[in-house]
Amino acid sequence: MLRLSKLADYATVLLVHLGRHEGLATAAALAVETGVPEPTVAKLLKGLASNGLVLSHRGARGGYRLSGELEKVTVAAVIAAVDGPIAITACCDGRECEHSSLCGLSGQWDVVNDAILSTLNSITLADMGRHAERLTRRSPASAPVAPVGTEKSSIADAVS
Amino acid sequence: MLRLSKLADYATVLLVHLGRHEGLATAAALAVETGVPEPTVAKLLKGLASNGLVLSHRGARGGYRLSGELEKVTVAAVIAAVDGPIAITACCDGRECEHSSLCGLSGQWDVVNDAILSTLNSITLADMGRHAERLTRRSPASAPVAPVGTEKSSIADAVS
DNA sequence: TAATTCAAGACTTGAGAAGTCCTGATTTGT
DNA sequence: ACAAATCAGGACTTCTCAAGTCTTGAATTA
Ligand code: SF4
Ligand code: SF4
Repeated sequence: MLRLSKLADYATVLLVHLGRHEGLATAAALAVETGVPEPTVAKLLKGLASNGLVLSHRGARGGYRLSGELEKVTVAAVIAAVDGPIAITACCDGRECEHSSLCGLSGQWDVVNDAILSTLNSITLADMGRHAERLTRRSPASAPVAPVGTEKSSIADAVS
Repeated sequence: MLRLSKLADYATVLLVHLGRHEGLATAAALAVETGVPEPTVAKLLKGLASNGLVLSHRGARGGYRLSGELEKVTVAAVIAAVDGPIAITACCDGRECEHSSLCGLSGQWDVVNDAILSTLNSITLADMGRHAERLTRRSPASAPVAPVGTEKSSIADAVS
């Protein structure tokens, strides 16, 4: 269904909020602040910490903080950290699928996958945090987020 | 995990194969040809038929055929036909999420979603069928997918 | 030493995808 | 008319994996 996992979504939310904190923020505090259930927040932050996206500090007055700048972290990185490599099909990224011999499309999805990856790599957490503002600037790769509007309608009638 | 459903993947495979047939092709024949289990093929084709992507003909010597040209059908249309509207998060496409009040990113994913949508709209089934050939041509039947020129280079270095 | 907070991983739950099957309608050919 | 082929529609079962919870232990602070 081409849906992002909730966990990856929450992770993005958490990181953006983390970026707005001064010093350290505890998992419990972030849970309250974002509305995401606390055990889930804890789980996510642990994972992000071991992936290096956030730094943790234990003990009283401990907590988490971003390891880098919001501007330097791409959405693709967050998703990859939470859910593993981005691969929309079983045959992407060099993996094998039981049908790869017959289906004839084995390598083609990689192109689509790469295109999506490139899009996700062009959007940073800072972009995500910017409210109501259009993302139409520079960055790791000039974002191809231009004239959207006609697509909407084409999908609209494609969906019965 | 940002994964495409197998059903949508199979549908794409089936449609590309259908496009290579002369007249009608039965569900059973396509099943053999593609390696996808027959009941699944039948289910998928029925769905695609009711969405208008393929035309069906009943009775002896019946079967399915494409309703249009491979060049005119985008990957986005296929996915939408099988899995419903493309929305990577719960808050895309105007829907509501229980956390939308606190999370602060409610509208932002729409931008990402639209970017992905635009990418999927720029790739046709004909492109998927072309082996080993790069998709580096014009925009699709409809979508005005802005500067496709910049993506290309960004893809190169985005692919880890 | 006591309180706080993260680390690590096992565990349970649940939703939804994936796949199967049945009954009926339609078309073709004999 | 009859039988065979083939799709239509939907109910149904199965299974995977995301999602969420919990428990124990280690580090840090005061
Ligand atoms: S495109 Fe073919 S090989 Fe790739 S996942 Fe789909 S069926 Fe498997
Ligand atoms: S971004 Fe916020 S509102 Fe949208 S799905 Fe995620 S949590 Fe819900």
